[in-house]
Amino acid sequence: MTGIRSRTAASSSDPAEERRLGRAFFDRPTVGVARELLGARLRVTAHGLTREVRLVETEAYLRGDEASHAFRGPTRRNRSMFGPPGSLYVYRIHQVVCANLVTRRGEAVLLRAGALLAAGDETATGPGRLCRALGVRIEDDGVDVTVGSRVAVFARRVRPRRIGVGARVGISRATERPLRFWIDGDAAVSRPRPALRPGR
DNA sequence: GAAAAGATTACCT
DNA sequence: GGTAATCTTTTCC
Repeated sequence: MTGIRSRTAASSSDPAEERRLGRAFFDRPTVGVARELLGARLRVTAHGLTREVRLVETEAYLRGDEASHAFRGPTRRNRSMFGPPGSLYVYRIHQVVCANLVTRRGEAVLLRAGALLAAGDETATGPGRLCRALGVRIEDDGVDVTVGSRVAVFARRVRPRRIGVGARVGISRATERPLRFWIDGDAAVSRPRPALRPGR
């Protein structure tokens, strides 16, 4: 189709190795999903344009987690977090939007950074920039990524050698929990904020 | 209805 | 290192 699409297909999307992640992948404990999404590919098609990233940084938000938007139960904004596993939860913060993948009811994985596959491996660092780079919009809130062609997630082909673990970014409660994960040593992860310091 | 806060980012010193 | 921008949702009175 488009030039970008064919470059993507030629360089990184061997159809023989595409394995789309389905409901069962997301219907598991959230920390495991957050870790296994590292290296997975997220593909978004909007306005006839397809963009794709390899995820390199994620965060888990759990039940009973004071930092989670779902902590006080469903509201208009967070209702997608209570949808089926594999739902997209997109919320607006200041002037940007951020995207999560819902796991089990009321839990989700925030997508913090990814390497853009069709743009010379440029990195989209930060959840707002990641969504902007992919073309994710607030209207994508609630989209089921396990069906349809708008948004799809594909399993990683190789397990990351080392996964960094640290505190989540930008929260004011439950700030110490080691629920942020990144591919340690990956070229796309330049310096993803310090890991949780032992004993502090 | 009013006020505060925010899972961010860009720009400042 | 710190803070302003900027606006929707949530919370409180």
